[in-house]
Amino acid sequence: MRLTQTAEYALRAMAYMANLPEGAAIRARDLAVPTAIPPHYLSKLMRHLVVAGLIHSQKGHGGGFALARPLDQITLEAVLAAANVSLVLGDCAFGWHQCNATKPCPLHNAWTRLQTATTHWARHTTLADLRGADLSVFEDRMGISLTGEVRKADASTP
Amino acid sequence: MRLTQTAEYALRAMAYMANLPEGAAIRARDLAVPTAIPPHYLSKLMRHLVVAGLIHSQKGHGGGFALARPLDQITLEAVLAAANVSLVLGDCAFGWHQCNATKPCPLHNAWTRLQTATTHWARHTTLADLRGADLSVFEDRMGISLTGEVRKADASTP
DNA sequence: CTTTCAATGGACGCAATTGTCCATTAACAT
DNA sequence: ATGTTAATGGACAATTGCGTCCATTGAAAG
Repeated sequence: MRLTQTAEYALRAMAYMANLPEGAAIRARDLAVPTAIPPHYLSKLMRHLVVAGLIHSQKGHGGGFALARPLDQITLEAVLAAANVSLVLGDCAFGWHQCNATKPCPLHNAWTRLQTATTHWARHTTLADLRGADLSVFEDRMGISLTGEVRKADASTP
Repeated sequence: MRLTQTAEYALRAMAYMANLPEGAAIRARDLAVPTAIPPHYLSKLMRHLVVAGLIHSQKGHGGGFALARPLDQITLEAVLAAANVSLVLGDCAFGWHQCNATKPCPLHNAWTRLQTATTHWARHTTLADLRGADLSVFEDRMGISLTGEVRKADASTP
């Protein structure tokens, strides 16, 4: 189990997108600013989220990224998995091949408890749970204006 | 929050020592084998545990490491802290300066839930909870004999 | 068709973590 | 005193994670 920097970035990016208007698309660099993620690094990360099927990507003029599913159908577990982060360290903290309840390693029970808690959290928390903070909060904190840069994916651009 | 490799090593080492006979001492290299921790790396790690006051160290002939406190007075939180591992990632997953319940970042609530669960686990799990698996389990798994190498710290060597 | 825009992919540099080696120091035994 | 033992500490190498740069591809606009 390892919550890396990349994992945190992935959660930030998806949490931000969860607070965009329904079906809205956003460019990587517009997403990088309010989430304080290094732009080029974010691009790589977004690709992972795309191949995992969590978001869609659109190239060229008017392109960007948009969520591929309803908010309540994207779990944090899926997001972390897409970022190559596993909350599961392995079968056993001691690296034993067969470590079960009948013949446990010293850490088995304690490890299982933590494992259960974190897995439950990741599996039952969805992007729908990350809503509520409207984007003005971001503007307040980062000192930028986002409204002009958030565009509808299928919106007719005047 | 980051459960690193080093953190896992620290937990392994302490979990193993928790299953030694009361007050027993063990050499670093004898500890390295059954826990599958790189010997030299373990030595460094043990030093951290010493300065944190969790274990005692004895140099020279008949020396080794022994727990410095009763099992139920050594929490996993203390072990992880000694290994320079903090379960707390920061005040806010978004890196905001002021992120609280009234003006939360999108991840605030979800993040707090995970934080609470892991902290509670680390704080309320002690080495006493890691007992039960006797050392024969280690021998079975690793294919080694430990009995001859585990010695009492104050035992009179014949 | 040409231009512009934004994602994509590969290569590379940097930093932290992890892992190894060796000389030194301290304690015990003979 | 001398030798053996084991922790200590510093230096160093390897690996991994993090971050940047730039050329390419695909798509929309003119």
